[in-house]
Amino acid sequence: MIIATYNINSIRIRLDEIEQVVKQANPDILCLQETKVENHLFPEQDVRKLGFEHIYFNGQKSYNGVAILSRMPLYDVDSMDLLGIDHKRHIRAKLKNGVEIHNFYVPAGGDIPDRTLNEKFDQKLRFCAAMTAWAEGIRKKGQPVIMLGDLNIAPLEHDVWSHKQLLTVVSHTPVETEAMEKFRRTLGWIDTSRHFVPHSEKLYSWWSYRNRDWEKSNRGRRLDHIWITPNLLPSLKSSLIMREARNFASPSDHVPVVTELHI
DNA sequence: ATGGTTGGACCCCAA
Repeated sequence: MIIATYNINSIRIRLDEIEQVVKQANPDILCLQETKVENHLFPEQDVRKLGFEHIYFNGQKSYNGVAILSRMPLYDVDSMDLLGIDHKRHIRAKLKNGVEIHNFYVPAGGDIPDRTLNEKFDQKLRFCAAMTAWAEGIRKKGQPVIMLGDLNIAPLEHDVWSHKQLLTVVSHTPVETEAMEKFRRTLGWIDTSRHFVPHSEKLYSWWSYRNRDWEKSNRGRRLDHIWITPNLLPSLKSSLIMREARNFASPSDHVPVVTELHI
């Protein structure tokens, strides 16, 4: 089974790019973030034409929004409101074999990395704490889970173009990377991208729009992740980051992360 | 040190 995550920054203007991803990576399940559309306006028929018969979405107007597109039937579709402020940042579904898929869009957190000065940064840290509490429940049940999405945190030194320069930049501050590591340790999540790439090697999934030449400057960050519970490790076959998607005609600032599991 | 771009809504906000 091939599963992918892709922050598309508006689904309605990114349908051609999604089609390209489907042709190139052939995912059985494609999880999206930042769909930026209310449920009644979701382009369900267009997505169906790409080969996904099972389509679930949790959206709102203008901001946020997540979706799961699947070739195979899914069960127990639901969502969590981790902040209690009705942001559409999570959707989950279960495969026939019982494996749960959780698709998250973690708050970006604004510009100032201080929770007392910046409400959005406080929301980001509260969201991470809620994810950690959720993971504790998963650990107790021993449930196999694929957790993926735009986590908006680049956890490792070489997940950013300059560790030193980004230590004070939201997405790579110590308070964020420590919160993420606490979440990871809660049940020993396996970071599938890093499983196949040494920690000493630069690896990104996002490049800002605010660069003349993203490829030349290469000031990237790894914000998009596919993590699995340890009980799924024997089924992990490969993982890749679709860097070429950043050169699409009308690209998202994120590119897809794709993982293959024999389940 | 600063500003750079994109998307969606509205005449600005979030990323």
